[in-house]
Formats: sequence, C-alpha cells, structure tokens
Amino acid sequence: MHAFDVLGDPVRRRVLELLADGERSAGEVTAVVREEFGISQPAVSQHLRVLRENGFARVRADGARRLYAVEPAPLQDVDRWLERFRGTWDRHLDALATELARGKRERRLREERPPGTGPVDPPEEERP
Amino acid sequence: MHAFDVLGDPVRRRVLELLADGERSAGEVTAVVREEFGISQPAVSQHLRVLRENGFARVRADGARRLYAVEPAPLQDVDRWLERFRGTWDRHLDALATELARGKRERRLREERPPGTGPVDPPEEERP
DNA sequence: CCCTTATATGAGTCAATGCTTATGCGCTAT
DNA sequence: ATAGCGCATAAGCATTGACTCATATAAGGG
Repeated sequence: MHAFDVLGDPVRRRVLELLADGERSAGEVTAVVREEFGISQPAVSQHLRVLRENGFARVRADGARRLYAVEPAPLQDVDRWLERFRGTWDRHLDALATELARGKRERRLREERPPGTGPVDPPEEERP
Repeated sequence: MHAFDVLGDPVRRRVLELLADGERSAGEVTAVVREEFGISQPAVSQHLRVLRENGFARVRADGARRLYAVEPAPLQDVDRWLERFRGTWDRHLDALATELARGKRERRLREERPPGTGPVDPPEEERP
C-alpha cells in the first residue's frame, strides 16, 4: 500500500494527529476516534493495523495495553515527494508577495508608478 | 474528495510530476501515462478531470488542445498537514539536510517576520 | 462540407477497501 | 481458577472508484 493510500483515510489521519504529540494506547486512540467518527473498536484496530503494516506507526506492549507512536519514515517520503512542487508555490507566493507589496506601496505613494507598467494578471481558470 | 485521496492514485501522482515543470497538453500527458501504465485515453482523461475538480490542476484551451498546469493550493494543504510531524522526525535526526534546505527557503520568504509570531496550525479542515 | 485529430463523457463491470458482528487470546485481579 | 478487560482477527457485506468500450463534441485541414 502506498503512503498516500494510507493517508487517504480520514480516520488514519486523525490517528496520526493523535500520535503526533507522543505515545498513546490503542484504547485512548479508540475512544477519541469512536467518539468523532462513530465507528466500532474493531474498525479502529484495523486502521491501527494498516498504520503498523505500512510503517507509519510502531507499537510496544505495556502489560495488556499497546502503546502506539508515529514512525516518521513514510511521512518523510511524502514530504520529499512534495519537494518538487515547492518551487511551484514559491513562485505563486513570491508573485503574491510582490503584488501585495506593490499595492501597499502604491496606497502610500500614489504617484510612484504610472498605470499599465505592472505585471499582467495570470490566466484565469477555465471551464472547457 | 480529500487531497490525500486524489494523491492516492499513482497515475494522478505521475501526471502531477509531469506538470511540475510547466504546462503540458492533455495529449502529451496521455502519451506518457499510456506508455507507463498501459491504460486507455479515457482513463487518463478521467484522472485529469479528478485533478481539475479538486483544484490540483488548471486547464486552458489552445485551439483543440487543452493545456494543463499544476495549481499548488491543495499541495500546500498537504504540506501544512505534514508540518506537525516534522518535529517527530527532527527528533530522529533523519532529514537534517532537508530541514536545513527548507529553513533557508523559509527565512528567505519571511525575512520581515520573526519566527514564532505566526498563527498555530488549526485542526485538519476540509476544502470544498 | 467531410474527415481527422484532440479531448471529454457515459454506461457498465470488477476489484479493493472499510464497515459490522462475532470471536479469540493474553494479561490482571479477585 | 475464573471472570473481565484490552485489543486483535475473521467473515461477510456494501460502497467506492478505476478501468474499458463506445460515443459525443469541437477544432483544423483538405
């Protein structure tokens, strides 16, 4: 199962959020998720299994309890995959920042730049 | 459809990779994906639709061709969701280089805002 | 105009996945 | 020992979603 398939499920994302602050027992996780999603204990257990088997979580025994914690490797994989798109939104952010800065400057110094010299609007989204 | 569901499909991930370098026509994308995954033209078109309808791609007409490009917003959402786990792998000291690179980029983008002054992440939310 | 090219849509099928109920199995405590 | 808790697994069912083939639409070139 690919990392993105694992993260595709809202319950599993919520479980990871709960584990982000540190170890939690299966019971604690189950209580929260049962409450929020209205699903059964076995359902949560099955999600925990998916997280385990795909390397998103490790588990350790504490008496009869199972303590789960985040295992970061696959999340890092996702992060690295996103790497190639950061350029895409950096460009957008830079453009936005430039636009905002220009607007602010123009509001303060009305006459500094004549109209028609700014960047053109990016193409609008289109419905074919 | 949640961003992670969209990214759960390997064909759609591949399409986004192809678009990461800039605009490409539906035909170009289809040719590559057909070759690599052995699926039909309509199948690729349906994936393009999913990307469009979920805000991952924008399309613009060029005669009979459709030129697709990445729309970064939902990828940024994913990136922000990952944010809370970066601490987890910092503790593991696994991705020092990645983190340093990111830190440098963020310092460049936030030169005028000192760290620790931004809002904290809200709980996971859906984008309609 | 007709034919071809480029892309999108519709209907139908099939497999994957997430849920439920029922049950198993190891700890813990009485 | 035995009952009860905590958690996992099994089996069955329903839904979702990705594919195929067939077809629609629209632009461009003779």
